[in-house]
This record gives sequence, structure tokens and C-alpha cells, in this order.
Amino acid sequence: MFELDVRSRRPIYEQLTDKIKELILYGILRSDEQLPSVRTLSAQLTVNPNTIQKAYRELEREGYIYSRPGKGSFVSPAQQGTNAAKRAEVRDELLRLMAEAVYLGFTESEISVLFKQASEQKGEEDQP
Amino acid sequence: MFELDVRSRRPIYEQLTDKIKELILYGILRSDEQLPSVRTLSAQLTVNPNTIQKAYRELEREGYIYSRPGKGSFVSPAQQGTNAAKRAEVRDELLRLMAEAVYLGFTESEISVLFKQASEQKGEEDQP
DNA sequence: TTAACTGTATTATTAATAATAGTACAGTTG
DNA sequence: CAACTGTACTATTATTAATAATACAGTTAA
Repeated sequence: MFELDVRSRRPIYEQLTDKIKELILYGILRSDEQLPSVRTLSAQLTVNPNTIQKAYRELEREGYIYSRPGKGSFVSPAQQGTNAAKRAEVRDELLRLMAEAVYLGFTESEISVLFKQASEQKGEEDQP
Repeated sequence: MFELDVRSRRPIYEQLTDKIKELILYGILRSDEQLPSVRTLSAQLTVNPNTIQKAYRELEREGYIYSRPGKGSFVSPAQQGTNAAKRAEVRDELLRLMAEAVYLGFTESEISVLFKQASEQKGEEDQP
């Protein structure tokens, strides 16, 4: 379900929250869908349960999931399919990066070419 | 000369190397120009000298600067003005980010708008 | 020549924090 | 009741950036 880089500088729990957020925002995890239990995921990823719990706690704090003691953790309906947040995020990053690109003399046509490349890339691997 | 975020997760020495690399690649630091001495910069940034030294050592290892015991540390002529490396780097990042943008439904015209915004931005703050 | 700079090297210590380990408690479900 | 769930807490380990404290040698200018 996930790939983690245990020797990354990014903490494991943070890698986890980000991946799960993406799955939710992209709608891959659906509303009220149950997430793996803390202990199950811990075993799957061979990571300490406390690390998983920390990720889940953070996700709940941010409203991405809700947890019911004794039942499990589930995707929060409010967030599902909300690409808006992700879009804004990507937009900001793009703006920052393009400012640099401008500095380095990138032209608009170069940018267009890059965008086309990115489009083709997606076309190949997606949509079976 | 620099702004550091001492509470960033990015190590200080790494923030330093990156900033200096940029100054060199953008040609702001010229060939054979002398960098601040380890101790001077250490005092200016209120950072331990060893941290500065670590950054300088890394920069020398990567060929950005050369150091002469007793004299100082200087910009390596080979690297000055070499935007090629930086361009390639930014290009890669852009491609990766645009792939995500495509996923999120960004259109080419949206991208163009972003590029224009970035261009204007630069125009304002640069070139007096 | 000497004082005050330079870079370089080394060792030890501190600080911060992610991750682990272990245990406990309570709700849910079959 | 047994086996799951989430939650909470404390303690410990491991990693690593940063600091501290010296020491040595080359350069330079007064």
C-alpha cells in the first residue's frame, strides 16, 4: 500500500501522512473507507505501532480521517475528492519554481514543451 | 549575506552550501572572488565555525570553490556562470511538478498564466 | 620578525528528536 | 469470552546536527 524510505530525513510518520493525504485527495481512498488498523499497518510496514499512531493522530487532527475506538479509522467524508487544496499547493510550488526558471532564462515555449511532456507521460502509465 | 533558518529540518551546513552554490551559479559571486573566512562568517551568522567549515569542505569537494590554507577560500573559475547544471535541475523539478499538475487537471493555459505571473514578479524586484 | 590573519583537523560533548519498546485501558464485535 | 479496535503513557535507544575546545601550519602586513 505504501512505500517508505526509512533512511530519508523526512520522518516516517510524515511520509505516511502525506501519502495517505494524497490517496484521500485523489479519491483513491473513498469516504468512510476503513484504513488499515494501527497494528496491521505497523506489521505490514515493519514499523513501530506508535509511529503509525502518530501519523493517524495527525491526520485526524487535520480532519482527513476520523477514528472510533474499538472500530477503526476511516476517511473523513468532508475531505474526499477535495483536489482544491492539492491544486493550490501545486500551484504555489509551480509559481515558485517558475520564478527560478525565469531567472535562468527559460522561455514560455520551453515551459509549454515541458507541460506537453508531462501530459504524455501521464497518458502512458494511466488509464488502462 | 545569508539568511538561515536555524530551526529548519535542513541542516545549517546544507542551507549554506545551497545558497553559496546559487550565488556562484548565478554569477553573483565571481570567479576567484574570495569568500568570507570561516571565522568571519561564523561570527556573522552566529554559527559554530565547524559548521561553516563543513559547508566549505563540501563545496570544495564538489568543485565549487577552492581553498588555500593561510589565504582563504575562493570561487572556482570552472563553475562560475554555469547555469547549465541549475537549469537541468529546475527543468527536472518542473517536469515532476507538472506531471502532478496534469493529474490535477491543470491546463496548458493555466500554466502559461503562471509563467507570466512569475515573469512579472521577477521584473518588479530585479533590474533597477 | 611577529602578530593576526587564513584553512584544516581532531576529539568530545550537547541537544534535539525520530523511532522503538513495553504496557495498560477501554470500546467493539463475532 | 476472545480477538480485535483506538488511545495513552513512560522510558529507552539511535541518529545526527551542532557546538566546544584545541592544535597545527601557511600567509600577510605592520
